[in-house]
Amino acid sequence: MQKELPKRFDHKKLEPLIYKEWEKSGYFNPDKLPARHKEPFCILMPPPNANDPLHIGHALFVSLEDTMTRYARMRGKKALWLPGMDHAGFETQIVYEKKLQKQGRSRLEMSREEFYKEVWDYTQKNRDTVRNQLKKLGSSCDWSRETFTLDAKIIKTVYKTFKDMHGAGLIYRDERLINYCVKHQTAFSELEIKHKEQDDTLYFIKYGPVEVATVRPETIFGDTAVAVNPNDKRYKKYIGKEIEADLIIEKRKLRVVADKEVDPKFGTGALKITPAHDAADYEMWLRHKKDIGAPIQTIGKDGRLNEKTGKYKGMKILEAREAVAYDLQKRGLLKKTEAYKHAVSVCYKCENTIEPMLMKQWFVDIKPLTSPAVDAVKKGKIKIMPPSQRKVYLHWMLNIKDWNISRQNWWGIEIPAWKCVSCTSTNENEKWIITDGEKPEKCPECENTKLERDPDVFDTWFSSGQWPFATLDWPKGKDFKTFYPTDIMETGYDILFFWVARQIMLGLYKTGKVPFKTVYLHGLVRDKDRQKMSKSKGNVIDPLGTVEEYGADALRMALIVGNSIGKDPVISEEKIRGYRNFSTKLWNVTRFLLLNSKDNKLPLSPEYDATDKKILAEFDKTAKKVTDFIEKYEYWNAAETAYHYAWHTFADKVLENSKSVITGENEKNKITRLSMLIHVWGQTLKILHPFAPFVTEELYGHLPLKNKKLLLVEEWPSGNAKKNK
RNA sequence: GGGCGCUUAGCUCAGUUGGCUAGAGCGACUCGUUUACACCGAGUAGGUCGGGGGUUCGAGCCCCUCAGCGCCCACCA
Repeated sequence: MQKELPKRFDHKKLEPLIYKEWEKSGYFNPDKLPARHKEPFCILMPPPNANDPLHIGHALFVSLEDTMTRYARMRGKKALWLPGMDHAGFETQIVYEKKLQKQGRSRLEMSREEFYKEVWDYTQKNRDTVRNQLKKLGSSCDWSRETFTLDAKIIKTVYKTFKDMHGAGLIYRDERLINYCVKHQTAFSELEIKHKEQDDTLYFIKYGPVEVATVRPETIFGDTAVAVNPNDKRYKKYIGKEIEADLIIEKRKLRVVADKEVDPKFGTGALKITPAHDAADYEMWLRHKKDIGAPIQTIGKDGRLNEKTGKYKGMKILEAREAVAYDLQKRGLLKKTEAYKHAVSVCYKCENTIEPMLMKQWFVDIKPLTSPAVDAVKKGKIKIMPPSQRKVYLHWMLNIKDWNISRQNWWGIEIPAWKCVSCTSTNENEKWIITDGEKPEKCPECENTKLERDPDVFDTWFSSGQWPFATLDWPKGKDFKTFYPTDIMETGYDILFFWVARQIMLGLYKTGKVPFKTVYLHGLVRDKDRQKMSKSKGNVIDPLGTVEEYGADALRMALIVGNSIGKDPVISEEKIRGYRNFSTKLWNVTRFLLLNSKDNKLPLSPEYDATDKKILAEFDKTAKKVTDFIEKYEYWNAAETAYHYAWHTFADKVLENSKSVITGENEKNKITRLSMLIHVWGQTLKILHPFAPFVTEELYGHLPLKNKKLLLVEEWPSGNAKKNK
């Protein structure tokens, strides 16, 4: 006997109960699914950072990935959506240092161990929060497999990869000019720097017999040469000769070299070379190494001028710039200045100017990894969606640079490399011992036991790049054999290079197989005025607050419908409210059917008439359409089609037109029609379930149907749709 | 400087190999308290598909060109 439904879906009360029921069923775990679920299907959740609650972007990936997973599960797949959380190395360190600062504390007053312990506890607390939030959004992921990026098995895999790649010559240590943020005091890869237009001053300085132009007069103490264009008549006579320049603190002899990269039309056409503090100059130095002096480092990691700068020692960069310019002018060396607008590299996090710094770091020799990664995409082993991003990926791969994986942070996976103090006599002949993570007892060559661990940690993306095979227990785990390669990598296009590309390269390198077959890249969530959401603009939509007010289904529908791939999704409260109304509609349709069927014996063996058959056929057509859209990854169209059918076809037309039959005198017709309607409605709830799981599950539970299961594992009404390929 | 993309109703967007009287949601307007639902129903208005040119029997969809917008990449001091 069905109880009469209230007028509305009480999402606050019911959603948690429904989620509990799903969890109790065990079906989130592919190993516990009924026997019909055979063919494996797997999505790895992009692990949210365990340093902050979820934001709307997370809700977007949950909506998409949960939809994908639920569809696959209903379709009879052995579906695994593996959840994870990210320690998020550098990001978390910044977050936690800010917290410390608010408490009047600082990392620098703590030992590395104390700091690590505190951040560990902090991330574990956040993991609980994030896990609960993911549940509130309806995530049907297998919690028994939840993985943290610092779990022992992940670290073990990362160490092994590092050691193997080092052994294969794919990882090397070298001193190079790297991107260094003076504020965060760490190196970055190319991807963590941005370019920003900036207004600067171009200083024209008398430089012995010539004149040079620079925006950074404070670096003159590190000058080792002058470069001119080989075809520049003005300077031809100096090429190969030495000139003497007044560098304030000393007079220095500098070789003039010819390099075609020098633009004779820019500035004076003569360029001072400061290889230790300018990327272009460094490249120039590499080309003329044998002719010109070695780089002279004159700025320290603290962003202040060092002992090689005489009286300027201790000054900050900008301070020194003014002081040097002033002194140059006093000596009559500053000829003129010009306003100059150009792009400078800045830290992606704090937007401070990146200071190029000569440092020894671990690098991945990336080129050998790119050709398999390019082939996999070109040959269709990996399909990247939208197609425009495929082009971006291929283009990036062509212009890729060696990857600096060393970071001067405390929070992260420590690099398993030890330096033998006795074998290492100079900066040039460092002797490193790489292990699986354990500290080596002694140096294998000199047997000395005095070993120093590299204090650096890995770039977080080096470890997350190994996520697919690490989480699935490569090489021998059961999950690896069952679920690798995974089916879909669903994530934001903003981490195409950071994460997706690296997963492809490292996955192919380690396992010989692609880590996933399809890449689905969603956009950045915008507000209704197409603005990026940010706390300072005050236009953020808090996903959990929205779930409280309108229900998870409403939020999920709003994030999926109308948001085609390749465009930044737009969401607004009005839109969410609209889909909350949709939940109510579904609720009331069910209510109406139940009110009318409570005194009738249902279902009957159906003898459908022409009208019934037409209704059934129309549903089949809809189900087929929805299925085809999903198979083409067009979730926005699939959801809209199902939505439109439920509301504007089934409720507005089918149900309205059936009222006369239902209230009519003919008992048999009445019962036939009702059982048909209830059947079709049950099917409708099925095609809506991946998008709006909670309300559909609840309502399905109330329908008087035979052999019902949880909607979660009901069979997808495929219509005549094409089978997934 | 290089690359990618966008421009369709007031707003946000669909429109996949060229064949439609160009659609949806929200918004606007007009009616409407009928055995579910006002978080509702019935209906109406609203578009020279950014401009120009071309291919074609036929173009929102293909080609050329112009304009505007956005994103990514990038060592010219």
